[in-house]
Amino acid sequence: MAADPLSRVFAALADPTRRDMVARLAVGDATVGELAAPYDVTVQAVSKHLRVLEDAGLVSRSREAQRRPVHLEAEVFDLMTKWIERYRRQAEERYRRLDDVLRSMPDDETPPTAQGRNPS
Amino acid sequence: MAADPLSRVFAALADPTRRDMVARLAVGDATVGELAAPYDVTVQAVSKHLRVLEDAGLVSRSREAQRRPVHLEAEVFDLMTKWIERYRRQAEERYRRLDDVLRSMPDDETPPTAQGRNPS
DNA sequence: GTCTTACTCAACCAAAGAGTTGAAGAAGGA
DNA sequence: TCCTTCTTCAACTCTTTGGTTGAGTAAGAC
Repeated sequence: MAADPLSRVFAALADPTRRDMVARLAVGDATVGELAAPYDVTVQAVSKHLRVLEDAGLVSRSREAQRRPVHLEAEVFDLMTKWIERYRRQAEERYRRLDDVLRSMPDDETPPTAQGRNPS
Repeated sequence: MAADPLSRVFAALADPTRRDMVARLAVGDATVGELAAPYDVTVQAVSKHLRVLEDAGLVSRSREAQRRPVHLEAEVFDLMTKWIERYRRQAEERYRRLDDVLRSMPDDETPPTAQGRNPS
């Protein structure tokens, strides 16, 4: 997978088990064992999922005796939200402008499609 | 990968090339060839990327002579935004409550961590 | 009709993901 | 000390993904 932070966050949340873990961590911190309990996979698999979430910056882990409590870091959500909102807004803006154009030329054929680049 | 819609959308956007395509489509519709131009991969690879985006409901394709103009369907973003906002808000709510607790017992040790389940 | 353009399908390959089992590390309890 | 608990590491398997090349389809253009 790609190394950039945004790709990591999206990829981390593309798995339903990991999304479920995030949902549960939004309620409160939990240990690896507690997190693993509801799923019918090994605790090692859950540990791997947590590493993916941690690499994405979505969770952090402290130490408390043998336990490693997992904590949700909700700020990373902002990264995604900003990306999504940017292009959603842009697309909506475009529809709005298209409506204006259509309103201004009520009995003509549609104009050629707009063009442009805007990476990342 | 998992079959549920949310997983498909997150997975589709976990690839930087696909995110770039979405960004460009927010500006305006484009054909497969136009979309492929800036990248140093084959047009077939771009066609595959588009299929992933289409399966996720992020784009749609019409027909116009030999061309297949690609159109961004921004509404699917809402699916993600709702999921993200739900748990972000929940996590923030939790911090707020924790602050209240800490304020109400200024010189005690911290209470045991809260617990609970809340899937999907 | 044939030719050219725009795109997709099929088969293949290498790398990454998600799971497994088994062993090892880390820290408290006996 | 040894024992138990909680967690991770290592090695392996299987599937998916992102890319390739080569052939095939669809629809104007000549």
